Amino acid sequence: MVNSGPEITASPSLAGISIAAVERDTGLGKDTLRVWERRYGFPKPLRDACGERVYPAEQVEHLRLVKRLMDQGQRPGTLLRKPLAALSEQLAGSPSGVGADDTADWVIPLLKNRDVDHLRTEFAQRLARDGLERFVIETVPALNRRIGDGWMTGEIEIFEEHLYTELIQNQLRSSIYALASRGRRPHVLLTTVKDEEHLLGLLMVEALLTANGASCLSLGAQTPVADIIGACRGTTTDIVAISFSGAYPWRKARDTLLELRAALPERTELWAGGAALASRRRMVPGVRAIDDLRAITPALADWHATHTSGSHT
Amino acid sequence: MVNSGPEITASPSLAGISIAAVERDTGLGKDTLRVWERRYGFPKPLRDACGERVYPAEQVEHLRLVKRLMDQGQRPGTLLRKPLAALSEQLAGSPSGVGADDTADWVIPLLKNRDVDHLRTEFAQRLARDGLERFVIETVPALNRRIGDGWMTGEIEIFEEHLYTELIQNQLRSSIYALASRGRRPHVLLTTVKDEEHLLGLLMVEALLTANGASCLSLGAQTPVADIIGACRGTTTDIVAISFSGAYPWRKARDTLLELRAALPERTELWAGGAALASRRRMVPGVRAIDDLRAITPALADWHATHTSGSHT
DNA sequence: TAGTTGTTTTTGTCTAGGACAATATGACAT
DNA sequence: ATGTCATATTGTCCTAGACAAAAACAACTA
Repeated sequence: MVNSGPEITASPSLAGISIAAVERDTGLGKDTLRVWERRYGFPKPLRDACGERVYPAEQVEHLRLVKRLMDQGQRPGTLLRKPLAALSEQLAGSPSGVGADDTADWVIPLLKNRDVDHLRTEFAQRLARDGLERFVIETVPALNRRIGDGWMTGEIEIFEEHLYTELIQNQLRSSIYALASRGRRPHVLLTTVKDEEHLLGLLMVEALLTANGASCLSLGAQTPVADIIGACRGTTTDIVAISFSGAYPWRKARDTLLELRAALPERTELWAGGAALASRRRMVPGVRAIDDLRAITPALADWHATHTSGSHT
Repeated sequence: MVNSGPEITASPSLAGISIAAVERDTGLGKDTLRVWERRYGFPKPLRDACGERVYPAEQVEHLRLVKRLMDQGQRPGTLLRKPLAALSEQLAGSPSGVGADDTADWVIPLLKNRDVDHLRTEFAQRLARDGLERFVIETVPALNRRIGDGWMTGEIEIFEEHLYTELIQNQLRSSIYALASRGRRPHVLLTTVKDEEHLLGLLMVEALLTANGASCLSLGAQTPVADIIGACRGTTTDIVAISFSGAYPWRKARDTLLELRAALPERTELWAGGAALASRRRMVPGVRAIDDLRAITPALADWHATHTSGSHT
């Protein structure tokens, strides 16, 4: 058991943190961490008196960098054999890093100062000025990128990222609630297959849909296919929208979509979005690909066009 | 690897599910499941062609029951040696089961029918009728109990519980947002140390506080102590409120509180709540125990009393 | 050229039993 | 009633081997 949260106790944190804490902080599984050590020689944690791994902060940082590059599609075997310096360079030249996206820089000092009230005001004002649609499509993604980069470079701490997520989610939720028009069509069921960190993305989609007059039900993340089908049965769901994270294997995504398409009634549309599908040229028949937030509004317009004439004739 | 999500694919789910899926569904760690099998002979999963564990649905149900009773303070060693029938009896006689709490029965059929609109309306109406305070203190806990029991007995599915949580959280969030009065004192920082499933509880507390004129900042779950301290530095936080889940060891909770008390400025109050502290007779000096939702309003009143006179003299 | 299929390499997760520290329990002293 | 100690329970960590799923690459169609 050792110490399920060494960051709780003050003293041992100087030396390093336990494998469980690394799992929580980096998102890399315990088994994975051990097998990397065996295969690639990194990470190479110290050991405490009882032989248990103790990861110095430096290695945890390195792991974070690796994770970040893996999320961009790089492979562990390649990354773990390179020295730290080479990795930092790679990140600098990476798609997320290129944008001279100074537009979102203002958020950093506010976060560092824990200026919650100011942040809330700033979000609300920008939303009011630009409108929900532009806010979701431009501002929020820019902020997300800026925060992600800041976290990587150590500019901001994990906690500050949490704080940002919390505040921006609240802003979106309240906007959605204010706009929600119960009962209006289409009824959209929103969900994700792969877990975590995409809740914000889902919320962004929900905001766009709601702003365009749809009424949404978000099931959150991790909904099994059987439950999605179950949720539609006996209800008037018009569209099922699923988001696949970038890391989600294409083949599985395709199978999931095929299964869903077969199980859902024909009149229920199926929309698929997320990074996993962005590069795909051909989509599963009967499924609409939403490869960009901008694609949502036209897709909804199409639905309306089809269904106002369709239900009339 | 077998099948990281056997519930996704249709066919193999007939036989059973993988250890990873059981971990996700029951919350019991993989290591724990294996060591129980070794020590107590239960669970005793089948094996697939490659020797990997395959848990039949029946055993997963049994495990859920065990988990439920453990959450009530029972010990694994005792529970795992008893037959299934004995466990079901125990649950029937347990505190959660006793209440002839028919008041919340209405929620079940609505959930079974996926009658989302009706559920939303019902929540909103009851909230308007009883007021936020009574809604949070009476209605929501009754609903939670009813849902928990329904889940245990198989009356409702996991997905329906998710749906309930989603809807009730949305209701609370929008109420909080409507009431939020930025800048009013006291400023309360809300968080949890142990993860998941207590977000709803935290939201309930936030609702009560906001209803009584406090302005809250919820950091969500899993905030490390260092971050809590960091979050207070440089801000005008008047109260830090932490919730400890029932399973959280008392000793650790005490240490955490001691550490926080020492690190926070004296003028910042420290409130601790949650099942882990409910039975404790003595609290850490300088920490206020909130052992019931009802205790929140008087505690806030006390703060106001202290601080209006205190800041004057 | 674009898409499907088959082959090889990479990679994450599983398995086994042993170990041990953190917790709960119960007896005792204050 | 509350604190301290011994004892029992229990979750997590350890090692090292194995193998299926996924990615990358190659070959084959339309």
